[in-house]
Amino acid sequence: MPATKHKDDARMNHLLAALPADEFSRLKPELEPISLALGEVIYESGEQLEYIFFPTTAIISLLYIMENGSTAEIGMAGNDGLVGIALYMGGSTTPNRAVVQSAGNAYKLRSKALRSVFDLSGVFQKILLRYTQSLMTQISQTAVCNRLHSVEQQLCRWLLINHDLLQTNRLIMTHDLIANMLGVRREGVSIAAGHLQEKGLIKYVRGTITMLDRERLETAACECYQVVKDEYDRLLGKYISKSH
Amino acid sequence: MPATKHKDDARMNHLLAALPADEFSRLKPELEPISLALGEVIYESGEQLEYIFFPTTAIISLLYIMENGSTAEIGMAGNDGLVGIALYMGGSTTPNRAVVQSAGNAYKLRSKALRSVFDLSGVFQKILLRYTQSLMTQISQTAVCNRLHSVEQQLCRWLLINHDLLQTNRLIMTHDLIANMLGVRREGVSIAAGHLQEKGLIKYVRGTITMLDRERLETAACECYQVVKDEYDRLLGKYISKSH
DNA sequence: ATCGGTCTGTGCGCAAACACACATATATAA
DNA sequence: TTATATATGTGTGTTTGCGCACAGACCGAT
Repeated sequence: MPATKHKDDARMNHLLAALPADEFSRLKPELEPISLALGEVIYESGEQLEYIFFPTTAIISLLYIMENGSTAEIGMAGNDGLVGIALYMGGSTTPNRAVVQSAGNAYKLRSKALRSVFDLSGVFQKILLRYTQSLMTQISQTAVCNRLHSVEQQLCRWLLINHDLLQTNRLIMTHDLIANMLGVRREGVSIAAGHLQEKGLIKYVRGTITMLDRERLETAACECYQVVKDEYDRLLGKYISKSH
Repeated sequence: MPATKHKDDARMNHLLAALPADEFSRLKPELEPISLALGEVIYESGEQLEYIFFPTTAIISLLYIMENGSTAEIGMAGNDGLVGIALYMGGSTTPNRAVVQSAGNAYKLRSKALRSVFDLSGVFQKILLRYTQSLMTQISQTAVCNRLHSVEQQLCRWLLINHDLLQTNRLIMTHDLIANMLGVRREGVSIAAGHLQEKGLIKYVRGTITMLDRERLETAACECYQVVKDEYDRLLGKYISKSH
């Protein structure tokens, strides 16, 4: 995995090219050229980032890796973008792996250099950005979940999220509405809900669902639920009272 | 659709509760209580946002609506979060609908009040945030696409994205690697790729794929490709040279 | 009490994608 | 050149989810 230098123009990256001359010239001495080999891991899930990357010719893939090893791409960045959002959003890491999908070049910028530019004055801004990052995790996990998990698992996850947001076990919601949320057929929800009811995890009648056994709902759900929840706590836990 | 007032404590929203007393008291006079009815549309896809919402008891669902009318949820926000990220990320809108999934209360904050707090000094920060929003669209669309579209459609989309990022028609990539990206089986990719080759859209041999007919690839892809591309242009086009 | 609308259960056939198995073809290195 | 690893083609059987159709159950309004 050679990480050699190169001589691309940093302005081959569209985002860097968009900077006014003065901002770019301030940044330029901090930009280090780097060559990226196919398959090289830019960062690992949960790993502290040291650099943000601006590809010039390389393409980098953002992947989620399931506990069982299967993978799914949630995003891709080339010279149209950058890799390492977590550095300025405040989270420092994400639960994803970034891997070089097409060998090529990039420029990297040390986090310290970035933070001096991205100096947020108030707690409010910090929280907004951290929440945004946590929402990105939620969306990413929805993407992965849609690809790899059954309707029943997704229904469990969806019920758990609702249980977290509502104070009550009782949820006013028809199968049909849930189907619209999950992007599946109403019948599919009815069947999955029927299973969960048989097993005693929930019960429901005509537009009302009652969660009976939260613990077993969690085991019946896929890992996605917990990933999102943990990431929310990691990003915002220090700001939010311990109570939750 | 009544939008009446209420008397919830704004601090029932965890993000508002996280603010230090001085920041919160500055914000407080700007926070307007509002009651949200089930099914109420907070904002429509592409609609300019006027307010950011902090739910206290309501739950709001972020949906993508396909051209054919089918829907899929990409995220959910309750008292753990907020709705209207695009306002401070710089995009003003998103290609999603936000709809009340569980009736309840929220506080809304006018965009003007928010912008005065979220004052970014340089172009660099603006671009970083706008890019982040465009990446969110990409991830969202991946979620939707995973739910609703065939492997073949997704393969087309994936090839088109690569074609945009690479300068060339020639892509060094095995079916197996693509399968890992799309989160499907290798055989599934082989079959889809076989179809596209039969139709003359691509051709491939052992680790190299050549795109032959970009136009027809676009029609064979789902709408997701274009949605993401348009949103990128909308968010960053004004910064990036017209050339692309 | 009755009617009409809504919600849920169920059955059927079908298509997409899966898992597994194995054949064939092609590049790379010994 | 040959051996080996890798890439792709193909077959079988299974599962999941879809589309459609309709039945029964329940609710609210007249």
